[in-house]
Amino acid sequence: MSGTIKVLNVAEKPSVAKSVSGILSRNQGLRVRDGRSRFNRIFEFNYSVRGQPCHMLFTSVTGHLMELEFEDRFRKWHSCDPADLYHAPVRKHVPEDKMDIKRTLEEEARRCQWLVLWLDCDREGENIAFEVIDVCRAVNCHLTTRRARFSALIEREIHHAMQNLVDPNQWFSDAVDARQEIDLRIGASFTRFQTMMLRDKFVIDSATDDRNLVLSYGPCQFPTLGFVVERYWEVQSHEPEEFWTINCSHKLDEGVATFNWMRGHLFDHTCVVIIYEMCVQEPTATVTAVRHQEKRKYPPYPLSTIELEKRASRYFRMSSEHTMKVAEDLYQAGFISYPRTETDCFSSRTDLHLLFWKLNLIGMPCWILKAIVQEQQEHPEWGSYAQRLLDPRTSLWRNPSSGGHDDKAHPPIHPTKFSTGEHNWSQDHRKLYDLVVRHFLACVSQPAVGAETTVEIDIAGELFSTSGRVILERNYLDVYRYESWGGSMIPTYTLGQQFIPTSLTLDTGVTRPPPLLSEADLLSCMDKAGIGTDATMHDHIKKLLDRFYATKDSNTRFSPTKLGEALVMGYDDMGHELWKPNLRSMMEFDMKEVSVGNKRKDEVLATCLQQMKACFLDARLNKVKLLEALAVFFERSNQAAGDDNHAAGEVVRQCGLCRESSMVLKKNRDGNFMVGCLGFPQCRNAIWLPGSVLEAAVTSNICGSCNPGPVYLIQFKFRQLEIPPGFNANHLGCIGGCDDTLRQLIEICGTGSRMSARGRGPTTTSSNVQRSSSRQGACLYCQQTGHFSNDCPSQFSGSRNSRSRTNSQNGEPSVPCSTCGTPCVLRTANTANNRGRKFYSCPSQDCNFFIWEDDHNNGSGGRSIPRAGINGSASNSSRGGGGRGRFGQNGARAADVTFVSATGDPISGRRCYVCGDPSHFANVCPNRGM
DNA sequence: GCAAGGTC
Repeated sequence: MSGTIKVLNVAEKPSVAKSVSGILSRNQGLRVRDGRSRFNRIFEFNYSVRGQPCHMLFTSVTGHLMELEFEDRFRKWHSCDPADLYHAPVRKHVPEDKMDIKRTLEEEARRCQWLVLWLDCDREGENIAFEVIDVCRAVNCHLTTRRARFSALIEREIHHAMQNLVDPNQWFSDAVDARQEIDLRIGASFTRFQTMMLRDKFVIDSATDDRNLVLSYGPCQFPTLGFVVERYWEVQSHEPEEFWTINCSHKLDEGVATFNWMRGHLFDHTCVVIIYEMCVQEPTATVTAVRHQEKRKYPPYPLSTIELEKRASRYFRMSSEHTMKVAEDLYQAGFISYPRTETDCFSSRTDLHLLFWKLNLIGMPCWILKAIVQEQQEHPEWGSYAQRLLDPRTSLWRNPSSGGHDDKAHPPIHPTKFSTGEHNWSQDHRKLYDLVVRHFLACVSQPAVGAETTVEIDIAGELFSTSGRVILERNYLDVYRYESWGGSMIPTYTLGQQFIPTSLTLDTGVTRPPPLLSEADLLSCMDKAGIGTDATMHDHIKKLLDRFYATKDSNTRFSPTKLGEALVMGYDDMGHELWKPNLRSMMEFDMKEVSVGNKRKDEVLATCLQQMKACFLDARLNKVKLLEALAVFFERSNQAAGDDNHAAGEVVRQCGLCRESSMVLKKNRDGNFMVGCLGFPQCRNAIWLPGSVLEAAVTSNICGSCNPGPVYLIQFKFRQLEIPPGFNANHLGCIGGCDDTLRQLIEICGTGSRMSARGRGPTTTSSNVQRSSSRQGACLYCQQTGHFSNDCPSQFSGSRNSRSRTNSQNGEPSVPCSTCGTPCVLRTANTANNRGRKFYSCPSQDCNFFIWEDDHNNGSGGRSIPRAGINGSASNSSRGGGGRGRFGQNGARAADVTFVSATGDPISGRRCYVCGDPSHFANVCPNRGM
């Protein structure tokens, strides 16, 4: 074998390896042996490339060989802040179930000189090609790597590809790399964020075990959900509107003609009544036009995957996911062609492709198509139709028309083997095989022909029309029983003929909402917007059902679940279009630019991820919108408060102690805020914030002085009466050590958790030791060392939690709150103007009574400082929710909407979260303020 | 436990 080159050939799937080996070897000297994977066998034969004798080894992968994933330390959900996932290192690796294929490639690559890649000629195929290259080059760096380009499994094309090998296309592969990385980072970050934030806070009753519930986000699944929700909202917001119309009928011996008013219908009752009365007063009808036309109803285009799914859903109510599973079975058993195809035309190439299936048939394309028809002649149901098709005297044959799509890889779905039904077929296998065969026979048939007559009449100046149809030739309708074309007879009329109508009625009706989306509608929406591929659309639909985001009724129509609607509502209230298809469309546009070399992968990745991270951070900053939306539909969980401590918070900075995890802002069981390390319990670094903090949210502002950065500033809102006068209730603070105001408040007011008796003593102590190292001096009150100001023996009270103890310990007379009567707490101010001055404040959360001790002693009445009420805070948080057209295009607003289901039943559990009124949502609540 | 894309 000296001078013979050993060539390792790799195809994307086993069937292609087998087909190409058969073509190249001409089935001469073709041997086959098993590899390590039982699906991916190895074919061996000799071949000559431009005079160079080659020993060919031909094997395959099964789609992608590798997966993209985060490095180990980012893979656990609590290992990092989800925002870190936008820059966490990722790696491609071969998953365990593909290791046997990898080993086969390695073993064969070691003893070869060339590697020829026969992956599908699309972007994914090119990416898989590079995965194969990576694996093979790792064990044999001397491999010469070439790419075979082919678009059909036909002899001429395959030989041409082998004799004209090219280089793999890096741009195509780069586009897929970018898509994979973006999908992973966006999907994982949003999924972790919304799952960890929402799952335990609400009783999500749709799931049987909400502990395992995953609230996933994906750039394909969410727009798919968006389509469902948007249509649902349209249905919900529809306001039935009454309209009126005039109908006319004319009964003769030969039949009845029903004439429709050519104005259709009007919404102005008075106007219609006036016109109607005119007609009644002068009811003589004059025929003003009689038109005869020949109409054709054309057969469908050749069958693509999406059409197969849509038609199986429409005709058999089969889910797209189940359809693809059954189609895969039929394909594997050889009864139908490859079921994942975008092609809906039998172009010359795909005709030649069919030639491969029908070896030895040479001639015009229609002969090849006819060979398939020929095979069906013996079928008991459509055999006679197939015979008629092939009989030139019937003129039933017609070359199929083109739907205009060609993926250059696979022909339209068509039958490849005759069957009257196999013993192991289910009813669904039979139905789907029938559909594929009947569809194919219909495609190559003449259209149905009908004679249509239209008659127009004039009554008192108003025009009416009617039409009738007689089917002259059924043609393809004879075999394609799924479609019908109604025929209706009308009497004969002549131009100028006059008659008195049998009836002239003024009728009324109401407008109806659009129907909920059917599975076929949903597939159309996805196809139009470019969501998913023909091979994955059904997966995205199934995912909506699996995640409890949507349900499908017996009529295959989709409604969002409360969970699905709440999630979309939450993001919509934020003003984000994360649930709309635009994001995916923009990504696809960028991928296209990478694949043609107009943009670089790194450039697109950087831009896209930067934008998505900003979007993520903004969404997290506005997470209250999601919480509010969930609260519309679900009860708060009992665990909600308790588990807040464990929920992932917003990142403030990298932990300076363990240097591995992030420090995040959290709210504890007792309602107090702290900044803790995500590495807990391994790392116990924590900063306890003042107990007087009412609200705290991490902002995107970064402290300019604290290191190591970035340290994100926190927007605090303090309870006004729990901080000394002179301090502002709103404070943008830094926990990095530079913020004197915050430091003083911590020391004056104390921290909630330190004082709470929850047995966290050792932990709290150690973490406060951590914290104490960063601050200067000692007690701010008495300037003594050995204690902090909140424990200062020279003042009576320090923290909110020690108020009652301090009072009772010191036997302070309790002053009743003049507003609510609750005994007040005596506290000490520590501001520049009032240092040491004592004041009473009401401990009640709902009361703001405040009085200086000396004013009280002087008989002053004190004052009550207004605090934002429930309505006030709700109005702030829900502002901006309305007016974005959520409730359809006709301007209907939620305030006008009565919430009823599609069946007319009132929907329970849905109410305005501002005032509780079930008749509207909060975005249009009259009580929410501006 | 997260995505979407191949394919068995």
